Amino acid sequence: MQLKELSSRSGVSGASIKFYLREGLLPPGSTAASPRADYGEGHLRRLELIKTLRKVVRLGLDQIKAVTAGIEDPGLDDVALMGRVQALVLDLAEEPVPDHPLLAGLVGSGRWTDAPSQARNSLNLLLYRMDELGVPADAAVLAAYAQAVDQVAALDIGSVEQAGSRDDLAAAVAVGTHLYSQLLLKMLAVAQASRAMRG
Amino acid sequence: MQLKELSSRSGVSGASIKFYLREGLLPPGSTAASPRADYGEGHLRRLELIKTLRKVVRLGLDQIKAVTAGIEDPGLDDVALMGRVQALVLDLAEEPVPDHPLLAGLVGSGRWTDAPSQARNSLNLLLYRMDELGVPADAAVLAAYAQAVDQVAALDIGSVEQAGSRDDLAAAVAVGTHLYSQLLLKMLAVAQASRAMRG
DNA sequence: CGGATAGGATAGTGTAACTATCCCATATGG
DNA sequence: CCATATGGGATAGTTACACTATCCTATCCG
Repeated sequence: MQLKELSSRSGVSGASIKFYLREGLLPPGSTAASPRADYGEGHLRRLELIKTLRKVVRLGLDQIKAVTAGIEDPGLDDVALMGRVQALVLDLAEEPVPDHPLLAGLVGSGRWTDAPSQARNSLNLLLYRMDELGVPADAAVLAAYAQAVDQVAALDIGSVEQAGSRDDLAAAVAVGTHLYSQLLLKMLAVAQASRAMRG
Repeated sequence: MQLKELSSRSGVSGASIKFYLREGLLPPGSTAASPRADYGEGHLRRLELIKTLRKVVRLGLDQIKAVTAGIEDPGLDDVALMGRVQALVLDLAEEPVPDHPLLAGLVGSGRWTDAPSQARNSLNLLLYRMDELGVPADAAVLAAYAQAVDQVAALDIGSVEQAGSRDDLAAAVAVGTHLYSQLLLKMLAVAQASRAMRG
């Protein structure tokens, strides 16, 4: 398939496809047969992925590039890829952050594993940030949050049933992570509004 | 105080202050005494509010304008102002949305009040959106989320102890809403990562 | 063989949020 | 009382992001 057909089938303009090629989000088509590139189903899936990450998950092109780079990295297995996608969607921190006293308390109580993770780095960063902003997190609130999120985590939504490709896998994880985060926040807003109106 | 001093005291450039004046985020200074405007502590507080909403809460100028308009609207009492600020931070929907079957179920069970709210509109919008995207929310997950957020809502973090001004009130609500939302999400990520690593 | 692409290079568009320049009236210090 | 700095308005320029459009030449296909 050539550019025009890829464009009409994907709903992405030819100019944008060229742009994504330049940016390295979309791999070049095969030029084996002739100097005119030949695109396949993989390119179509990639464009769908890009559209989803842009419009649904609202990632920037840099973050999308990190996703597609992961998809194309054979040294990254599917589980690691899913971790990277989740980290990008949730804006988790790469670099290690020493534990905040409040988190140290939660971990010390045996609730969570002591292993470092990007999620933990980000939570520590946030707790320090709250201190700096003069809105330190309340220990009681933190304990309640911990209990609540443990219940939620026990459900293990993350079961993405077999995706056909790494592009689809990445899309499913990104969309699921994003939407269920939103769901939690909106439900909390409803619960709080409900309480406020009752009492 | 004149522009130069307002600028140095607030850390906002003179050009930006002029820009905020043009955009109507910052009220004009008094020109009663002389044609050179005189700014006061209120202008300083307003600039702090704008800085906080931009850098911490990451609102756009349009949303900030909605906040400042609310602050200056005498027909809006403090409670209504707090609601508006929260709605802007959480990106809640103004227009009514008919209940989604899943939410109707939760409300029907007596968990939450039946009264409409912006939070409820947004949740309904999200549930419909998830259906459209082919990722319908799972009833069991929703029930678990409901229980979790009810625990959290019971804490009632929203107690902003007396703010000195409506600007400070808006800033406190915006920052609190934003940071505690982030806290919930990051803690969920930690809980999930912890589970994943254990088993 | 000729009109329609492909692909590369380059430049333009629109939005958001500033930032810088000009200008002139005025205010203030010497 | 006058010169210079400053305020405020208007206007234009800048940066970042994500495209979008135009040119050009080589080439493919009917």
